[in-house]
Amino acid sequence: MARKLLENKDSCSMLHTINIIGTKWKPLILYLLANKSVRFGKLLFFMEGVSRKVLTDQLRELEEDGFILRQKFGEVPPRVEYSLTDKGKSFLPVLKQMCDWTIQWNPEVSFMDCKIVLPAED
Amino acid sequence: MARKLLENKDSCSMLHTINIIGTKWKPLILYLLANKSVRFGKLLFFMEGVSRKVLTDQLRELEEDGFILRQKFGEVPPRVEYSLTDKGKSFLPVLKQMCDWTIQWNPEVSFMDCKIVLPAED
DNA sequence: GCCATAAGTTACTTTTTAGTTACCGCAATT
DNA sequence: AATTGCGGTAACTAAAAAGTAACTTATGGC
Repeated sequence: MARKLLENKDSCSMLHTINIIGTKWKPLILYLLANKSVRFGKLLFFMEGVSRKVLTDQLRELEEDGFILRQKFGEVPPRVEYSLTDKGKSFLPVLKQMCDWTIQWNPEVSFMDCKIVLPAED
Repeated sequence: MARKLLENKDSCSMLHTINIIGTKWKPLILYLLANKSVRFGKLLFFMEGVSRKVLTDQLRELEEDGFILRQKFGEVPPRVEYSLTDKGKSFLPVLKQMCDWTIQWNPEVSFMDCKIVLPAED
């Protein structure tokens, strides 16, 4: 349950970033939530290969770190929707740049556009 | 030895990025190589907590993926220097943006500047 | 002849991460 | 009255990642 993080006594920004987002599933979760809120079951469906336990754990940590919002509706059967907070949204340009970079360097993924559409600035 | 990657039959750019760079140590290695070539022993020293075995594995994979160059000098005792390829260098702006984001959102790391200095464009 | 040195490799053990199965709550449907 | 659906949780097991300790290689210095 307790996360094991890299030592970071000098508060290195790179290490901090890795500790907070550098996992297998977290970037993908933020990516899937980029444009809309999504239900738990949908995330489970989209993220082929993840177990509900691991998904739950990752969502809890993202919530704890202020990236996502968990909204529970008082219905039966239960409905829970996850969405990005402002902090979560502010991370999207980073993910976008990562995807852009990947498309540039990997012809085999170039046909697929990055799903992240950044909201227009004002 | 064989890496275990996420399924990605639709060639999703996000998944691809995670598969190629989304690990504990790889971003940090690229970060440490940002401005100069570095010897194996130095990397081991800088990366507190990593074992030589894991460092070797990560370096091999980064080399395999074209991010870094391994230069072996014919000396005894041996000297091996690692440096970024063009592909590796092209990933630096992504890491830079990650660090910038982290500094923005985490006051406790704000005093420390990101070590990555991007080469001037022409 | 023996030791030190740098960058590994190998075989083995430990730790960490992830998956599995069973179960819960509760209203609506059958 | 039993069943379905969703979003979990708990206890347990399996798999993956990482750590450890010993060994290697070849030369120069003592």
